[in-house]
Amino acid sequence: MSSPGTRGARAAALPFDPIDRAAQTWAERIGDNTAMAAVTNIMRVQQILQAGVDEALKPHGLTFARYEALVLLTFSKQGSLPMRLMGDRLQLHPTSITNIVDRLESDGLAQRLPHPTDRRTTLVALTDEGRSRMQEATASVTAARFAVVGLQDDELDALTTLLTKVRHAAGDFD
Amino acid sequence: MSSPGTRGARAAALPFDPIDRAAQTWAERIGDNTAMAAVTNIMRVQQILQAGVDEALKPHGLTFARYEALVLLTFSKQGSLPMRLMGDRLQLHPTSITNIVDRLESDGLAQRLPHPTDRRTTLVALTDEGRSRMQEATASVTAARFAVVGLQDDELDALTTLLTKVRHAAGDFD
DNA sequence: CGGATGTCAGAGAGACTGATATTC
DNA sequence: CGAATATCAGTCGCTCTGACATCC
Repeated sequence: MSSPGTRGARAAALPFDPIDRAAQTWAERIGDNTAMAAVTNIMRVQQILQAGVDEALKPHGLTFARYEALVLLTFSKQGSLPMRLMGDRLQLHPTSITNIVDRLESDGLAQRLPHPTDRRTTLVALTDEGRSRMQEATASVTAARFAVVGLQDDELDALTTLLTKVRHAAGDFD
Repeated sequence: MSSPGTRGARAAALPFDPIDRAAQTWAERIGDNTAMAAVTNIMRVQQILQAGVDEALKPHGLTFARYEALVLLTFSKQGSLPMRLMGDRLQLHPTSITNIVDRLESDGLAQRLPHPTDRRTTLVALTDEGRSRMQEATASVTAARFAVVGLQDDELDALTTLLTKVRHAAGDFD
């Protein structure tokens, strides 16, 4: 893959909707633009949300990838998770998990533990500081990311339904 | 900002929806999960789409950022655009535009031209090869990205409407 | 042995900050 | 002079591939 950092998403607002304009040009020159407009909107909205989340996370010394890992660990039943499983859930390459856990560990937010029966696998558990850091960060993130959404509850539900349908069609889950 | 490469988005499908499960846990421990579920869905769907687009673009020797720049130039009236304006439209940092145009130029897809009246600004124009490369790439991208969406036209329209509302609320345009 | 797990080394694309030359 | 435009240098966080040691 490629695609790296989060786009700025903070340039001055344009006096028109560039996506809508592109969709019109697309329809004139290429053809059907219904799917193109939806896709472009998803990409752009994700940029906006990510920029907001990144900014909310920065004061807590976390990146989005590490925050996702903290949330995942918080949600685990036993309080710890094999690294391999973390990679599955977060859709990350094993080496990326190693990298993320390295940083969480050196920041004192998580620690590696040996698996009791399978010596190949390494368990990752939150420390007390990791747990509280996650809670503080979540407070900031919810305030920032949710304020930006601008939809009513029923609209949010509709959005979730449509996007879940997309993911299911894409084979994201069974 | 942070957030780097495109997530894999190609691990094996899970037998359940991890986002839905996280939303349930979130509701139990933190509170309202309506916005959280929508936001997480957007993030994940964007990952899936980006992975598909990246893969479709790879045979054409393009990254998503460079492809976006090609499309933008194709859509410009005069066939050329000041670099600054490209940065505004693509929501990219000036140095990122310099970087992208560098690569497009060294690949023979675009060229820098002096602005006729303002010698501070540099215009970027597509070459013939840039134009044809963009068309070839677009054929691959539309086939890949749109196939994945899995929604009917009216659902796509509904999705676009909701996401446009989000962007407008976020001040993305006036 | 074959498969799974995690790690290391190296490379890559992209975005940021800060400083700078040029031009309006 | 102050503002705008583009560039350069350096840094950063993240991901990937390939190779590897260990263990089931």
